[in-house]
Amino acid sequence: MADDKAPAADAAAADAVAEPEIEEETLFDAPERGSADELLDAGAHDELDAMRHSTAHVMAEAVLDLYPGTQLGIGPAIADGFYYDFKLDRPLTPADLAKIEARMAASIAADHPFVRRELPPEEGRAFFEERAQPFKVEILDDLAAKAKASGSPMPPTSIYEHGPFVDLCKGPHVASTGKVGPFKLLAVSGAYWRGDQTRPALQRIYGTVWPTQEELDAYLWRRAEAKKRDHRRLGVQLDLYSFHDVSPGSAFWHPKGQLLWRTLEAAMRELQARNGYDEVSTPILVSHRVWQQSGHWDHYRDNMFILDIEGQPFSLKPMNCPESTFIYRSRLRSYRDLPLRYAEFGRLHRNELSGALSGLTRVRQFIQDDAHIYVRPDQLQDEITGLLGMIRESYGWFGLEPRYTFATRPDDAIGDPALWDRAEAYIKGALDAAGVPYRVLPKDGTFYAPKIDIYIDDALGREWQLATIQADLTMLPERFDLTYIDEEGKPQRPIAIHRAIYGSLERFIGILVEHFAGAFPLWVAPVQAVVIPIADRHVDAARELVGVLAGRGLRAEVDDSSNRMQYKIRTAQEQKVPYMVVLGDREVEAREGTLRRRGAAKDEPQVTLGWDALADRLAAESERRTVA
RNA sequence: GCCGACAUAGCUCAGCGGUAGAGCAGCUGUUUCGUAAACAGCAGGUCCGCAGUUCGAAUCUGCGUGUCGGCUCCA
Repeated sequence: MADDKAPAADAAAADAVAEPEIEEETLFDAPERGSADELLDAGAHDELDAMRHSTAHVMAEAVLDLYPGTQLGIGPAIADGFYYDFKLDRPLTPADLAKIEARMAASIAADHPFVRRELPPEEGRAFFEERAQPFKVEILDDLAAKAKASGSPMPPTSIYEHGPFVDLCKGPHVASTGKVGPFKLLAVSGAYWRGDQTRPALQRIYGTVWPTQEELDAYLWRRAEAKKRDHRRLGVQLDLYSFHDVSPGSAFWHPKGQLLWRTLEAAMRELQARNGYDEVSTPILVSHRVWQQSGHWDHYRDNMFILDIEGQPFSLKPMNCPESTFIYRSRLRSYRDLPLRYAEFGRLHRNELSGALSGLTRVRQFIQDDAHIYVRPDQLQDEITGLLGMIRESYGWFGLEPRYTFATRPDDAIGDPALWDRAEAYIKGALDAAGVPYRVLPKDGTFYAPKIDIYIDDALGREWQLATIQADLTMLPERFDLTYIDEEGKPQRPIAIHRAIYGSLERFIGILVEHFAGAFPLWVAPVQAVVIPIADRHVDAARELVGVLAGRGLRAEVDDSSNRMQYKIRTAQEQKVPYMVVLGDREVEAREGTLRRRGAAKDEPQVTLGWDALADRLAAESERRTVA
């Protein structure tokens, strides 16, 4: 299954990165999701977070002042900023944000100190009752219930005051509103109280705040840059893919996009072949009996597309793993057969909520570079070591630096704890042997497997999870009764490794487009070189040169339009083609071409080479699979 | 799925009750040019769909579809 998770934007990314440098005072246990503790914990785990959270208070002050009667939800610090949830009578508009910003600036200029006060619990509750803040009252009631349940006394109600504004809050805060740095309100959106659809709908205002103007500007620049690089936009501009309402959540791949896809796929196939993989392909449309056996029918059915076929329920596969076992079981396996490595570029369908669909990163159908590897327990560590090597090599093709997390046995794990311990020891051994830094996420494994997740940061510093390696002890091996015959002729259970390296090809391509802003390295670029004849009389030679380049496996085109050379260069630049080869009288005469690099500076010296030398040079660079 | 916004030419957008517009791209012609936009002309639209209000709807209303920002979900 090798499931790739799309980190749900900033929130999840923040979760993943939040490893605060801790001082005893601000040390928090991760509160339970949706708990009153979590609602109180404003995410202020260091000084910057404290400032962000304080800015949320200042914003709440402004909103309360401008729109009396507003009910306050919660207002934590998040990655890059903060938000606050409000219950208001009418929807907020961008014009409102400007007004709120102005009011905030006034509060900051007034430099109100933040004052912490503690009230006895009953008084605290009455305090927020009086101020008609039912959400705050609810948080306090929850805390009281929790205290009662655990037999501990209800702690005092801590409130923070600054100027006219008071909020229920655990803190900490900066000393005064004047310590709030340069900020900007970014967006308003909807959110439910406690993330629960059945609870009141609130309006959430997002903002960002930084210690210095330079940092704020840099952040806003990154946001603007991210928008410019948006793969949905660049995909149209570079003619790679498009989306159409006849198939929401699925891309239509244009010739250049498909070329890009095939290039990535071919590289992975080549890597897999070098590492002892076999490739398989299993049906997309499968009886529900498979999913009953795997457990998906009970746990994942809502995400599956189910069809009625002659009265029998079938489904489009959301994962490849269960079907891979049919190939494993198609004959008796010996201990000598293992490891068996089955790669599958399988097309998967998952019924994502319509509101969650987005470009290539959140789709309803996609293809994973999936594999299922069946090993003996004693082979697990070496296999994982090998996988870490493959990941490092392939990410290197794109200049990406992998980072690792190791998630261990959760409380609801199935299977023999002793086996878990062994598997975890092997994974740890492999990670240590690889000499890579990694973070342990205790109890964060899937219920059937400890796992390694691999993350990268893109060119704009955004974190993405790509690869995953899961050591499945029970789901495939036991539910599908997989065995191999050992040296003594006895049946034994193999371990199944689920892994993906790119993850979903769709998502990977979306990330690459944004990472490179569409300017792919030579080996990836769908069109690697455009040959530019200066005048019509050079077109025949240009075509001939394209033939020479194609003969060396390069993807090249001629621009034989009637435009001037300048215009052709501009077009090639806009299409982010890595190389242009200019042909004029001088070059045609000598069977040469003048090489122009994408993005070349005006005064950059250019080389003129003979056709074969040119082809050699580009082919060598392309075959190296490096970023330029 | 839920909350909010949006949907006009291939693309980016203007028009917001009275005959549908621009730039780029496209096509045709002229130009044959040395490193990021030659010149001229032509063509291009179920103004997302369906209903309604109105003498008249791209424009107002309702429903549907899709997209975007979030929420939610993520074996």
